[in-house]
Amino acid sequence: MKKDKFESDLLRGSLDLIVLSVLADGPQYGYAIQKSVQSASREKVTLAAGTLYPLLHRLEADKLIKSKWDDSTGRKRKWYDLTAKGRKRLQTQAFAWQQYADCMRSLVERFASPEVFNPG
Amino acid sequence: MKKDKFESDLLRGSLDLIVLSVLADGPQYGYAIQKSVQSASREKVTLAAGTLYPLLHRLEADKLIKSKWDDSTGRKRKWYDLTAKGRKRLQTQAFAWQQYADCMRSLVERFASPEVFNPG
DNA sequence: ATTTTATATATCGGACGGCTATACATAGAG
DNA sequence: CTCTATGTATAGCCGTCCGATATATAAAAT
Repeated sequence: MKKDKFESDLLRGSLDLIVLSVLADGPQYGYAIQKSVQSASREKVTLAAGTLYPLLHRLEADKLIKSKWDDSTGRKRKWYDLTAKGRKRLQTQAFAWQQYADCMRSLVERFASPEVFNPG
Repeated sequence: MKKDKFESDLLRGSLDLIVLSVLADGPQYGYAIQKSVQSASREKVTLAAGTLYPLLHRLEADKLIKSKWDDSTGRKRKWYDLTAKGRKRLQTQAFAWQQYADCMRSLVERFASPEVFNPG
């Protein structure tokens, strides 16, 4: 059984960048972030809750984002917002990612070809 | 201090693809693979020995590469070669990587800007 | 000659992040 | 009143990258 754990290892090291990027347009609470990432990636990236919340806690511990509970509405939601440090990190990490992607692309692009199914 | 090399978390999940790609041009032994990756990435990717050899063993266990010892010369070298399965994997994984990179790029490209040092 | 460096492969244990499973709680739809 | 979606959270598993360490030999430097 070929589980596609492939994806999760690719995600590693990029998820924090993704979360920072969706927060760049304004504060969001966890569950909304989950949905934003999902739709922004056209369902290609699905953040499990067990991934998202520890990730948010790490980002907050690093002071890249800050949180505030909102009990005013029916639902208790924890809103996250980028700090100045987080905004700067977003820039540098996005740039680093592009550098890395360019390097990778030059290494592997000549081998890329989609898996073609047998037309039968 | 700003590091020249890519973060290890960024590399994670891509290293097997990188190794498969440098083996696509013909058999190589471990140490040579290490140097090939280094030069092909313009020193941006440096595979530690403690990363490379377990990785090669995994790829071989998955039958993506096969190995053969060469004792004929002064140095004992273990040569690795792509299998048919490995060649196919290289194609699909390179393609998957591009898909992922395109997705990531669309998410983060508008935030990328190099870290500029204070001219003081 | 002897020491040092480069070559060459290997494994162990730590660190860390993503995932599954689990837990709890409430709003709204059927 | 039940089921689904919403909403946050943690424990434990697992895989991978890496530093440290081990071993061994060829080549270069002193």
